[in-house]
Amino acid sequence: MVKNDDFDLRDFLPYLLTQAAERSSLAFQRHYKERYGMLRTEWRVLLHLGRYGAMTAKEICRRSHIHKTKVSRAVAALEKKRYLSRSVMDADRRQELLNLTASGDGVFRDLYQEARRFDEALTAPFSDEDVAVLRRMLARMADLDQV
Amino acid sequence: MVKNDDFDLRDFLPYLLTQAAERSSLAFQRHYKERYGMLRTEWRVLLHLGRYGAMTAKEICRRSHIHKTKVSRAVAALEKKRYLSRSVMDADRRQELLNLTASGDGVFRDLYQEARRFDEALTAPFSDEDVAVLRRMLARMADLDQV
DNA sequence: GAATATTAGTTGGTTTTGTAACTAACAAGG
DNA sequence: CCTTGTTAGTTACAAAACCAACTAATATTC
Repeated sequence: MVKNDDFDLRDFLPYLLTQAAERSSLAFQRHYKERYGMLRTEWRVLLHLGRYGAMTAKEICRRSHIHKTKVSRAVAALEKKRYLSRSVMDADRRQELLNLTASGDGVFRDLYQEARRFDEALTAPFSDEDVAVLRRMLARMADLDQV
Repeated sequence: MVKNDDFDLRDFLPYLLTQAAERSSLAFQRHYKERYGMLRTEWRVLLHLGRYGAMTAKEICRRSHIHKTKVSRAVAALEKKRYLSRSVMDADRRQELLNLTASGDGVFRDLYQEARRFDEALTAPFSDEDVAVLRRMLARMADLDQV
């Protein structure tokens, strides 16, 4: 077995990323799960609509990289909770424009504030420069620059 | 809706972390999935055993933060593939020491090399200093220092 | 040392995800 | 127009994850 080696498992980036992502996502989940009974995908869809305005499911998929079946189910769940409404688009009746309701927007505002606080708490132990480096690298690895 | 705001969704750390983690994990999965038909948890368990030597399922849980039911099923699958063997411990017959077989160790060595290459490719676009900052911050956020 | 509590690991049932096939609407070529 | 192909979104079924209850062994307490 390879044991006396300089490359430790704990340095493996996919491993580190997964651990950090799971830990932070799990910690944040109490806000949308406990308070609003939402699933993670629902929260992410709500966040996109609240932050960037009405759009189609397709557009949410493109921006978030969430698969269309997951988005479809999240939209159905959010509709059932009356957090969003759909309106078929005239130009192309296959597409539906998704809009947050007043209630959905209220939830978004609450969670958005929580998200800001959460992010601040997460980055508090580090210097501004280091946090900037982190965000830049993560964005590049996530290939989000394209959006 | 809050739109003219300086806090962009794409800067939200749990979001960035999840995207980067999913993307890198998905990219690496072809190595263990296509070549050995393994699931991610199986790969992670194999990696722990190969890198740090024989240990109990409990110990794997503690180090990896994977839930015991997932570890239990991964161990069963790895045993079925004859990549590991179990031996009940004398001191406490509830515990089983998990050992990679020669075959399992071969798979580990192959994947471990791939992991090193993969990590190098991931970090190639960045400076050594930035990569060091990234790893340090991720380790801290993942709370892996404790292991 | 018998009763109770705790721990390592497994199993069963439910929820969630992933994959592929599907419907309905549009587009292009003839 | 009318086949053929493509696209937005949904649904059905299978795979995997989650949670709670379980078994068997050990520890504790009286």
